[in-house]
Amino acid sequence: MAKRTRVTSHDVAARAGVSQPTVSLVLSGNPRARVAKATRARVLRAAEELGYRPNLLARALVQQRSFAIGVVVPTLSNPFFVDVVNGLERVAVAEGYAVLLCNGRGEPVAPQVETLRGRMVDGLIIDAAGAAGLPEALLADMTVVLVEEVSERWPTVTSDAEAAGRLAAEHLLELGHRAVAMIGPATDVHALRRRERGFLATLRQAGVSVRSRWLRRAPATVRGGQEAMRALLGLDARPTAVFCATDLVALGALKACVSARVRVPEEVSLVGCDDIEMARLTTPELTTVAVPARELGARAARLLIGMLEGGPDTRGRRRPLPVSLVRRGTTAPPVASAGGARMEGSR
Amino acid sequence: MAKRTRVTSHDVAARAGVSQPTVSLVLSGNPRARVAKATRARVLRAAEELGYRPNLLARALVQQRSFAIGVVVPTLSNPFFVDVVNGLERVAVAEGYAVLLCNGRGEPVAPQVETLRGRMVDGLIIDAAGAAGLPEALLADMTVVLVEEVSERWPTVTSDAEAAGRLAAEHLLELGHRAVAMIGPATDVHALRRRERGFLATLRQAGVSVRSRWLRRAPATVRGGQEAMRALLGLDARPTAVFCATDLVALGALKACVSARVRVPEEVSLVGCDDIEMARLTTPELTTVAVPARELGARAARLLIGMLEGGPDTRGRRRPLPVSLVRRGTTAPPVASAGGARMEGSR
DNA sequence: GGCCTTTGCCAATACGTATTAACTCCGCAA
DNA sequence: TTGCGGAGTTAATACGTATTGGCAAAGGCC
Repeated sequence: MAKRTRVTSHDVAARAGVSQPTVSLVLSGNPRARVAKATRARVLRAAEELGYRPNLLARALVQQRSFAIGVVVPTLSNPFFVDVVNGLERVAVAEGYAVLLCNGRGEPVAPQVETLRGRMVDGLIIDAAGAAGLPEALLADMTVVLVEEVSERWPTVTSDAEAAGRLAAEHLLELGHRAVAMIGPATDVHALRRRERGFLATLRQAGVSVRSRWLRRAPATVRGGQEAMRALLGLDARPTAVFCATDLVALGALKACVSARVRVPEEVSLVGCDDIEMARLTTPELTTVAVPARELGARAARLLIGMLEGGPDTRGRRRPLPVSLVRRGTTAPPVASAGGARMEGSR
Repeated sequence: MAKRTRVTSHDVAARAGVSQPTVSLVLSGNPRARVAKATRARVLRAAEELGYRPNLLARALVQQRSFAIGVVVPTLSNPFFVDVVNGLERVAVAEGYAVLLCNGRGEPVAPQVETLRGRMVDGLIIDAAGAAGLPEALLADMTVVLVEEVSERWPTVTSDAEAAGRLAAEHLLELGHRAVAMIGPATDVHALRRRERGFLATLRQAGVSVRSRWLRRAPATVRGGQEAMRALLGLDARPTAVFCATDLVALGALKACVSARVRVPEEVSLVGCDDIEMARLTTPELTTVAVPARELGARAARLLIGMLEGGPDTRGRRRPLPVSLVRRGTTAPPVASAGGARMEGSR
């Protein structure tokens, strides 16, 4: 029951009959450290026998780096962010970094970021900082990479959000839609704003304008999409197509349509954005714009670790990651007859 | 550009004209510490002015506790575990603990747990340890709480998994199903095994046995459910109802039915388990057994923190959390006519 | 005014590791 | 013999905090 204290490098030293620094040299120092072969073997055996695990906190304290990176996401309830995290963790772990995941859960993350700072994370990856409401001052003299955000101050990793909006618009235009609505972001998430901008700009270039009543704002959740769509369906003049800034929102919108017995895509076409797994699980399947979430995370991790190890010059701006339209079942030409081209959108 | 070194308690001491221990006494020591009012004020002001943040690693090193708890989940791609984490984080943060989330991503978590150990987490919450393939030896002399697992050695927090299976079985029996299949877990996740046991036992008591070909095993993913269901549909003798150990599996099964143009619930009834948000987004909505994921996490956190602070006697076994059947659209009586009682299952 | 208690602060040390400088051997050349 | 250099090890120290014991000053008591 007596919680035996952890075995330290001193214990290993004692057992191997050497001093503690020698243990440190063998186990963590440069492999080119001058230590006799026999000694090294003795130390290794002693460490093995005692089950020695170095105390990473002590190591971080003296080395002034913890080999941990902090990751801040606004929520894990959106599978998109889970994918970003997955991509990012794979890289980080492979490079020998631990990931301290900080889940905003919708609340302000400032205090949690304070904690990360206090735990001496070497760097920070912040996803959708706008949503997190993070004061810049908090990040003073930290190494930071932003995901899906723009910034003069810190390097960023983004997808081509304008193109996402453009692809959605082009798809709807091509199908013949002119009465088009959008459910945009309620908060200041940069990527979502840019999706919106790309969408609206493309429509405008085609001579189609979105009536202000058809431009709604909703939190990026299922419920948000549901309520916004309900509002749209309640108008006397309904759009024939709706672009949602996020797949979750689109799924909510789809749900609202089903509840209201509005047929999708016959009466209303829906386009989402992200291409989360769930998008393929509904009936009909969701037409959406695929955003490479995992790759976004992986790139952010590579960039950050590069900065941490290679110096700050690694921040050569890479171009945004490409996105692509995925035609599925929730889009079709407007006022389609029940027969005809109805299945056109699905493969 | 020169990354100014962090401000330490020594800096604060210098500015306030006191010694470092005094700073420590004021800022972190017992509030009843004997410090003159004026001194305390000076220290607090100096700390404020310098923007002092204590180094939590150093503190952890000397206090031999880090006020961090490690959390291990097999994957974050299953929203169920995200909910558990959400519930758990809320409690932990409120109690002043940081959460170090360790995402298995399907791979063995042992090395990551090593890292958590090395970072001196005060305790560990491990969810679905069986899936994680975690050797017990790794956890020697750690304070651990298991979620959805049974163990003689460590305290556990569970839902009433047998009841979950029983409720599903009773529901299907009540509807009149006799040709019943199940898609069970492929790995050794205890809760899923118990769901299965409860399900099969209840059927057996009612004189219904599940033919071995109708008892399939699949990983707890959408794809797993999809493939298992495809296999079931390929048999010459099809069941009229299928219980899936997990909602994700059920969603995959539903997807497989839709793809195969098998109508749900008319031709096949489906029951899931977990009640994740997604279960309400499909058409028809998924009938399932609700498991209080968030509460599961919250309880685990409370139990662990109680053990950390109050001593090991707090582990008085609480009864498993209750589960409840949620009737929705994927269940109906077998061989139902297109009209009649078809919608009975939905509210 | 001496003695004891209380108050307020600090010197010293510990936590477990990494790193630097120094120290010991030992052989070898001058 | 002295001096020198390199190989192998260790003593000393630092990282930033918390904690213990003690020291000086202030106050209470007779």
